[in-house]
Amino acid sequence: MTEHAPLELERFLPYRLSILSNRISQAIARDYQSRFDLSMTEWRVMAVLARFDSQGLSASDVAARTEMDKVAVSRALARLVAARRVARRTHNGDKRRSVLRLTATGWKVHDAVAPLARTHERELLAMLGDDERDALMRVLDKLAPV
Amino acid sequence: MTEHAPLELERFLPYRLSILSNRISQAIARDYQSRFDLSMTEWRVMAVLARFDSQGLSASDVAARTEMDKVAVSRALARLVAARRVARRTHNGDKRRSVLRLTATGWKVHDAVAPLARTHERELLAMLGDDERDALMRVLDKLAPV
DNA sequence: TGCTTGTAGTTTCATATGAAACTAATCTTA
DNA sequence: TAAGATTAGTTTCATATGAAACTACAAGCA
Repeated sequence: MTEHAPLELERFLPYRLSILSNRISQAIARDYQSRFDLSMTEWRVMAVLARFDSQGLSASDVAARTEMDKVAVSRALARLVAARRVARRTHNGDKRRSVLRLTATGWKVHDAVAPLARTHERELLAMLGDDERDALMRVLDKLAPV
Repeated sequence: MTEHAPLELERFLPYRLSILSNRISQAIARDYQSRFDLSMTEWRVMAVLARFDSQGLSASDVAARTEMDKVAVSRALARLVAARRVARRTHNGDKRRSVLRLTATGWKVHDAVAPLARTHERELLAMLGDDERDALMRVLDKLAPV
């Protein structure tokens, strides 16, 4: 008789991680989308621009910081600029580079979304014990260091 | 002075989980793709068909077991059937339902891919300590119960 | 029976995504 | 300093995805 040793998908780590991550991301994305007409990628761009505001980031700085590819960043920025949430200027002395800042409107959105994001995270972490939370953070540090 | 409290994306749990999951899935997907012309969704369908082989699953059984939506399953099956990796018959007594089985070819692919999948998982887990591994599994059980 | 409602699966359509080609500007070096 | 190589960013093209419409069949019920 032949032995096929099928995989138990529901215990397979990569599968479970992808289920978990998709559930969380989609729940959050739906929320941002419906409340602010803001996609996950747009929010990530805004979060980075907010955090490094003083530095006048370029699109490729944003791509590096968000781990998104430059096409995704370019498209997110196109929408954010059209919505006047981000101002795009040209770099002094390097006309290829853009210099990106949140506008006042952009900051308003940011200041509404950021607490919402924190709440989502808190709700997740509340389901875990302290020890599990710590272990999870260590796991993330080891498997996907920043 | 205004306080904007920007989010530190690189410490934000949903973001980190999505980075980790995408990295792992993409690495594995690239591997299956290049070696077997098999997408991640196709592999998941095959894994479920292998596991519940005796039960003559239908497409919606597969959708339920894989947590994929029925459109994705339908398309994966179309490709798998075209490649003669899966045989599709019609259910006796309910002509809407399909009855799906791996073909001999399908089993060959399965038997090559399954150990590969296990290896990927082992390599991941090898980066963690026993305690971290246990905690990770508990976290997954709590946050994304099967 | 025949009508309504429900279910399995596929197709359509609109959007998302990424690789590669492209444009424009800058840098390198002979 | 002019040609070739690099870099920033956009566009194109091919594929992936999901919601909703659609087709075919089945079940419930008058």
